[in-house]
Amino acid sequence: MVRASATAEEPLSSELIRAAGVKVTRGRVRVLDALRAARQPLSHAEMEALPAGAGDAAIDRVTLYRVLDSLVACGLALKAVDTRGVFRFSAAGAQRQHAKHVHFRCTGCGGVFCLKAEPPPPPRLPRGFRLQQVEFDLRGLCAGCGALAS
Amino acid sequence: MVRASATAEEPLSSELIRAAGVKVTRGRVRVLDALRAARQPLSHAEMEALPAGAGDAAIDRVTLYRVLDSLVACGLALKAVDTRGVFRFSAAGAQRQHAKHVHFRCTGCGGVFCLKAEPPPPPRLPRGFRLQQVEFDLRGLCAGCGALAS
DNA sequence: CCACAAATGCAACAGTGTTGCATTTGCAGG
DNA sequence: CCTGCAAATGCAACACTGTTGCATTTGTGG
Repeated sequence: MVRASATAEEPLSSELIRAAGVKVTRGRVRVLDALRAARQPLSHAEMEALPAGAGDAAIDRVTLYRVLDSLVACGLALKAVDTRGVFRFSAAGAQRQHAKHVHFRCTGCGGVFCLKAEPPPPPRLPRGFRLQQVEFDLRGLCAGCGALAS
Repeated sequence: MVRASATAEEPLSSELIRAAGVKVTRGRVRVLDALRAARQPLSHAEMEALPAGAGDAAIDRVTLYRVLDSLVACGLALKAVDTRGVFRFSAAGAQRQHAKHVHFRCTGCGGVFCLKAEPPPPPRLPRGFRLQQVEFDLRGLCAGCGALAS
């Protein structure tokens, strides 16, 4: 069954795209669906490989880059760099749940743990600087890796 | 005038390299000198372009990668990823002076700016976790890139 | 001074991201 | 329902970043 619309908590990707003021295309809907379904930010390579079960052909590599750029430009997706230097994208709503706490990155296993603490308020910026994102990351060994190393 | 040795506060790069237990080569000395002289982490491309005034020929691209890897492997340099996804290297001692303040990473030009503010104290960690490093990064547009974008 | 392991230089390659251009498509307006 | 146009797509080619293999050179301990 295909719903023609959706609840306020879970709007259809196509509606989000339309509301953002850009054209609703199959590519954009598919990509935004994938980003919203993913529990972690996705790389371009990971998304290129998604057959998505839909009968559609795979998305062109360049088109995927441009779709992602457009989603970022209209605020529906976020772009970040992982530790290997590869861009990763996430749905804009997804990080809201991660914005309010601190992350601990284990240098041993590479795992990311969410801590309860809130990130502290940012300091004053020099004139002309525009803040977009605050990242408070702790690095170290998690309980498991610490036990192994000792 | 060329000093044959140096003070304890400012050891020669060649001595640091020798002390690290790896061969002292012209490439390593030049690169470590550049890293120690730089006020910001340098990208591979930036270092490749350094004529350094010395009469030496430019360093081979691959050799530069390997020199950097070796400096990182023996603890004399640090490797990080900037917001554009390119690796940046810094002398290992340099980050000690960076540990006590906050960084602003420009998502436009990839530049890193040091702010005056101190990083806030880390929150309590779960049992067994060991803290090694605290990173408080702000992301956004620097004054230059902000002016271009507007 | 010599030998050997480490480091270098060169060529070729892989992955990631971008640009130009012709064609297709979403969407608004008749 | 058509039609036009700007936006989006697909394709080819390119640029940049980083890596691997291999022959040659060089630093260093003996």
